[in-house]
Amino acid sequence: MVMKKRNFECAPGCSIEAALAPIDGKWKGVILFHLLEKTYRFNELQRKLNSRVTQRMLVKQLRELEEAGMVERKVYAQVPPRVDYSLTEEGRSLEPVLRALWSWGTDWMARNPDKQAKTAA
Amino acid sequence: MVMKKRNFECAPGCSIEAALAPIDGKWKGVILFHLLEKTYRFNELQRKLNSRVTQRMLVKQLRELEEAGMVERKVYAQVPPRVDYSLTEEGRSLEPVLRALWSWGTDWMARNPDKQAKTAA
DNA sequence: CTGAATCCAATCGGATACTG
DNA sequence: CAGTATCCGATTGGATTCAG
Repeated sequence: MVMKKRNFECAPGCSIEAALAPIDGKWKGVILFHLLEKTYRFNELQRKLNSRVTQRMLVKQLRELEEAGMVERKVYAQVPPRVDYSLTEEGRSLEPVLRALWSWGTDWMARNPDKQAKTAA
Repeated sequence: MVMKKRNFECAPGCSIEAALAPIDGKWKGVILFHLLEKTYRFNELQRKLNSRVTQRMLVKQLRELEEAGMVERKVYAQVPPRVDYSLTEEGRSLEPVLRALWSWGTDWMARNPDKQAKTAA
């Protein structure tokens, strides 16, 4: 996605856009999905994403999710630092959406085993 | 969303990304949702989107959806031209996802009547 | 370990004008 | 009606380096 700031602006009545907003961005959907399972630290998340995401992007996406109220960021005053990311209640409310996405994606991948080799090699 | 070409490339096992691909783009989700209801002509769709989308973008999104196999484009040899857009079976399989999105978006808008004024004025 | 800062190419997406 | 063509600012997202 990609828009001026899609901070949930939305034409009156356009629920789809509102729902798309928080999961828009290259990694947000996946991040939210993983957080559904448990709280993660920064680089646990990065590993979960198969390290295909750069720090810069992961930080950015997490910040946006935080700002949107979907994710909570808890910083521990330690050295070395530790930051936990977890879903807020709001974020957790996305569960049905994320499950629907996961389900469709799983089926789709089963139907199209060819179109996703790229990273498999 | 927004990526090099996210042609459904996806890390092995990442269903979420696969599912996000077809609905990524500023208007795709909404377009698909509308097509769920019925077949639409080009500018019927544009009106459905409250004319907030430019021709250029609508064309582009539709082309991508077509290429992804989600939407079928039927051209009638007429003057003036007529082009019908409808969901393919593949596209229709997204229905549960779209409904989940719609549902969440509707709830969200009810919870946050403030954050969506922008276009309402 | 969890970032922030900088640089940069590519893409996105709007505005506008034109066409069969 | 359903596009195409062009221009252009804004955003995306990767790579790399630095820091507390």
